Amino acid sequence: MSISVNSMTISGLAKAGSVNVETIRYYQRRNLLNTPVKPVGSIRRYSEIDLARLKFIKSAQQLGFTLDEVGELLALDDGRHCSEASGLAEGKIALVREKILRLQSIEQVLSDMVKCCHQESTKAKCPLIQSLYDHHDLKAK
Amino acid sequence: MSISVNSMTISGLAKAGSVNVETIRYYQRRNLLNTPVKPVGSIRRYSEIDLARLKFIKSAQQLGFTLDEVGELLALDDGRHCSEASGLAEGKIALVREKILRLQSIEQVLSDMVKCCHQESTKAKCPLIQSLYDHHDLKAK
DNA sequence: CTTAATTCCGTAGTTAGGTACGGAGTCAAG
DNA sequence: CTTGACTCCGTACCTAACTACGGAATTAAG
Repeated sequence: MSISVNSMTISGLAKAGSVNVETIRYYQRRNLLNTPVKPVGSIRRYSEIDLARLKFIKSAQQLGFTLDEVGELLALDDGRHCSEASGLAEGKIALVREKILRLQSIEQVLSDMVKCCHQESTKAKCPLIQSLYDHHDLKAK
Repeated sequence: MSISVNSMTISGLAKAGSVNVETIRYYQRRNLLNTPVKPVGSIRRYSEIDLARLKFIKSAQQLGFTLDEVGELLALDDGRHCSEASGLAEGKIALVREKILRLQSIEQVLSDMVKCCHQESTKAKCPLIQSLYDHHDLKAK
């Protein structure tokens, strides 16, 4: 019942993950994606699993994880070692929560600015700087 | 009642903002920080306002804004243009909210992993890959 | 069977965001 | 007024994450 059809070529995978072919090779070099065996005198084929992994890499990375960190996240999946894995994961979770808080702070600053802009006549002139004074103490790690 | 004491040297500012001196110069080159006038035959001095700006840059940047974007954010503060400013800000807010959602998704994935790890015997082996299948569709922009 | 498009692979170049360096000028402690 | 630390400035170098390049092998279309 194994459903890994290994249907895509590298450029198919690239298209499916909206990255370019060279990026996939780059990830392979960095051991973030595995390089499927190459049938002698033929071409490598990629599966949905590769695609899922690729998408995860891009997601995690767009959220501010470095590729090294993404590597660690992916390593959490290597079979057993659940306890070490969950330790690592807990660390990442804390990190993620911190990022969320910091983003929420920024969101606050920005919407205050907008609100302030819309109420025409404030004494100060839509004071971003003022917001900064009030808010930049968001634990500037 | 202007309280800009302009007390710090560049290294004072650097220390206060926990960046190194070269970074400040770099931001000045990129017009993210202004370069105060240099009294002839003397040395530039920096104020609390410069420090606030510096801290804002670092905060915004740690949250995934590029320095170019930080520049835009800071430009929102140039006097009047409140309507253009708030337009831009709204865009950033949407962006920030999206990031928050994506981070919350990741947080979910990670805590599921941990939970899964702690309940000893699941049929699958702490399946990160499975979570990926379920969650990577977090609007992979 | 030819030919255009892909793959493969190694190596080189690029961009963002710094960091380091060298030499001349300036400040501040003794 | 000397000496050590800091400033100023331009230019060079660095790391992360790609992106491009070139040439040989493979595949797909006609």
